[in-house]
Amino acid sequence: MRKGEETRTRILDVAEAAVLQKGFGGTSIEELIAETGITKSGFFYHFRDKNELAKALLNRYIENDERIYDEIFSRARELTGDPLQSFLLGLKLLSELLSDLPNGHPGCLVATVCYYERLFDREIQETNRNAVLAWRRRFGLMLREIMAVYPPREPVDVDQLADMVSSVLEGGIVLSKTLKEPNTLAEQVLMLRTFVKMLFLPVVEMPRVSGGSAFHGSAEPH
Amino acid sequence: MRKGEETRTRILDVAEAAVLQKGFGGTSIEELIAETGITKSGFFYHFRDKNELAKALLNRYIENDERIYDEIFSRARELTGDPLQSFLLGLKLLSELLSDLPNGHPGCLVATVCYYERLFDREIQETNRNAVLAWRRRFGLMLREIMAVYPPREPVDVDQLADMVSSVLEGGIVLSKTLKEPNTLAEQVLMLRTFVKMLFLPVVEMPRVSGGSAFHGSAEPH
DNA sequence: CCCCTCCTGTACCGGCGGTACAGTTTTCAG
DNA sequence: CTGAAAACTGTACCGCCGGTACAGGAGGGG
Repeated sequence: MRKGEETRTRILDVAEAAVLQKGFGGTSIEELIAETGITKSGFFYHFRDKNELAKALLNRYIENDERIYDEIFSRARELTGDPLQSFLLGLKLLSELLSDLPNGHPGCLVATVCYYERLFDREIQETNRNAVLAWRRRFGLMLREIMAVYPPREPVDVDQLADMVSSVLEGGIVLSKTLKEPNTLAEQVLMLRTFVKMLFLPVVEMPRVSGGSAFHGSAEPH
Repeated sequence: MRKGEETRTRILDVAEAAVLQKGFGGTSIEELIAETGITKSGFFYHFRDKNELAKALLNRYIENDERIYDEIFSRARELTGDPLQSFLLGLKLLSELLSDLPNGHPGCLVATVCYYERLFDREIQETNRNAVLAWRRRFGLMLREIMAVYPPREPVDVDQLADMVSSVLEGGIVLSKTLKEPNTLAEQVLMLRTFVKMLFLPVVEMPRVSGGSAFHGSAEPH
């Protein structure tokens, strides 16, 4: 039946917004059913308990998150064949997407769950862990492609560099939310972009005669 | 009286550990008094309500946090006069301190409060905001000193770069906790160190004849 | 000795998560 | 159109928790 799915989605929508603002412990089921316009029995028809709500919420969030990254980086990939340029472009697109959010980033459920670990069962913690590992794999894959072509200026561990992307995003969200400066997150992503650019793009020798900024679309493979 | 302060501190200790594991909403006063060995009345003698507990908790956490950064970076400052080298050394010391934590970083209360905004009054949100701004000021000050001597290889905004330190720390904590990899946080700090090093340290021309890694303790002032 | 700090004990309130279960409406397949 | 399953509503109840109120007690310092 489709009506059920629709109600379920509405509950999840309301719950997600509430949880990102007040945490799981701060979000009451009563308030969710009030805003959704459903009864308590109706709520428990869809979710056995709060833990199952959290599970559904987190899974949906992660899926959506993955979808967004897929879109952004595949779009970037279409625009340029070079792995470094497409990664840099992806970060640019990501920062634009983030700065286009009208009220800033609402918060990351992965971080919320992280700061709530003891309230949930192992399954949900494992889901969360896998989400972060998926980020590591995703960015790690792209970075390995880059490193196959561009030797990094400094020796770096690929996984650690991949984690840096996640770190800056998660940290940027915290900063942005706390400071109430929606743009901080986007700026942090661009700062990360500068880092990646500096790490892989060969040193541009100051041109002696001809001006203009040299744009290296390709460089010597190693 | 000193006995009162002692009990208060004990409550705060227990509360801090609990809040970092379960969030504010997930931490019950009853569990705090059980673990502290105090009665409910005793608890409410020290704190009017949960909000005031949160306020005391956050203030104490921030003070301690500031103290740690003061120590680390003043120690680094004593060891070298160069602003860049002392900053890089500070990050090194910080990463060592973080990797020495036996069970990994327990979590940042600033982030916890950030993901709980709506549950607290404006005062506590303002306190949180100011804590992040203090970080920005602290790291910004050091970075400005660096930039007065070392021209950055890429144009960067000082405040954004200062925020990068906070971002990586906050994000690293989330990753470390979620992955249950205590060392990830320390690695992220070192990765940030690489970024700063690369940004400010002049390009090392590959030595044609003599080997060994050239370590630039000083460079030309701009 | 008294007062102030630092609690304990008891009783109570309302909100919330959760359970149980009976009954009703909606939806869709046959 | 029908019937059964899906998608709810309504009601009653439990125990935990945050919070309030207030009386009283131990213990130390002036």
